[in-house]
Amino acid sequence: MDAELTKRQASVFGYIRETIEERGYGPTVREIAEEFGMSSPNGAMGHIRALTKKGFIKRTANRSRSIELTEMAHDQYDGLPLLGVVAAGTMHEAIEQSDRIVLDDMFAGKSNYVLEVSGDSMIDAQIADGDFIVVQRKRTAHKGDIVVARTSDGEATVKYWFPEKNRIRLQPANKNMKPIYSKDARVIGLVIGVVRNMR
Amino acid sequence: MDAELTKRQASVFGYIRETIEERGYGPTVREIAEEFGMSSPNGAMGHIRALTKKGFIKRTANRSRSIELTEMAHDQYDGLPLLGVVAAGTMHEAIEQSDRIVLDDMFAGKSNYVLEVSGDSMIDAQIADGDFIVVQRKRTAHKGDIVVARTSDGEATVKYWFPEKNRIRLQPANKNMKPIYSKDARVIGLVIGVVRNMR
DNA sequence: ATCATTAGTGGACATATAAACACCACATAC
DNA sequence: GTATGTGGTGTTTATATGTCCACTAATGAT
Repeated sequence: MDAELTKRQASVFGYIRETIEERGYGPTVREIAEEFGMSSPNGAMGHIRALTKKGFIKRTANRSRSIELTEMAHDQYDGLPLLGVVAAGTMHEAIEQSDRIVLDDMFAGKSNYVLEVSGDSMIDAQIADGDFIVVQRKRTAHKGDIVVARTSDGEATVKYWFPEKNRIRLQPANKNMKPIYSKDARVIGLVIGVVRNMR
Repeated sequence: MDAELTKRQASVFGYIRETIEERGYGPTVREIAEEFGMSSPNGAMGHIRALTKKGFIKRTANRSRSIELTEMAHDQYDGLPLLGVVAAGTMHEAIEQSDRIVLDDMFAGKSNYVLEVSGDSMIDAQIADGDFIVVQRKRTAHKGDIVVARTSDGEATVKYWFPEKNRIRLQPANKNMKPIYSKDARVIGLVIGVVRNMR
């Protein structure tokens, strides 16, 4: 399956990949042939067969532009390379070329959404002003979860969720701030991720 | 441009979008017609013309399966919805349906990569153990940048970058830790993002 | 020496697919 | 009531596209 590609096959695969990415739909057999200066579509067909056999592309017979990249092929080119763990050992031993991270997949979820954080109330939980939090819609939470909650006055806020006897304690992660106590605070969602753009 | 779609047109557009996403390549005019029980391809053609005129899709004449989603259409469906700013005002006034965030685009860059952080040395910069940092390859940095650096002994680490007279000070963001001084520390890359998965 | 693999040319053929034209029913605006 | 747009049917034509056959050539392995 995981056979290596020849140089020529790798170029053809690259062209297919780029075409799909840049144009939104893949090439025809003839387009591939033309791109590589072949005078017959059968030249390209050979490569298509090889790439299919080696598991890089999938295809439906007799159907135009039906080339798809397989998951295996996708995994090798999508997202950002995960090179290793830092601050514990040398980079050299940490480097593993194989793994890749697709951030959008990481937080995939049909009804998830993103909020921009304003203020420093969760700074000790490593959530800073300007950070984006990924929220999963949910109406319940466990003690100690970081949630987006709405208090009685309609305010929405990010805090630790601590139910107490007759009230809810919304605990900031900031020594200089005091908890908010509320009788009818409600969970809007659970914070499942944090993203910070420092550029 | 931004004309509203009729219900019928919206379903057709949805079918086109799903087909491209799930199958990797788009439908033909006939496939659209068949999907909606039309007995003639021209029924679908009408919708294709309408969607094109309204700016939802692009297409190349005489070319099979050449439907692409326009950027406008993409923006409406890609990524996670950015619902607003939290902890400053009510959610209600903050909600803006329009914006969307595509995390992978946020850190797009040909040679960027990701490292997993081990340890708490940057905790006061809101970078925690287990976080992923997005790194941009770079051999220089400004004073105070957060960088991935390699010291003389080959160790790679994340720290603040402070060049001094005859040495480099690699400053942790942790009161309990002392800076590392090194004469030949080198910048490997600049930290341009942080991602935390709390699931 | 011979065989398998890779990488083609050249041509023929079938069919998948788009496009054009004519025409209809039914809304809604004005 | 007359235009305008939606949402179709049905048919025809042209071409874009996939597939297959026969044959050539170079390369490396057995």
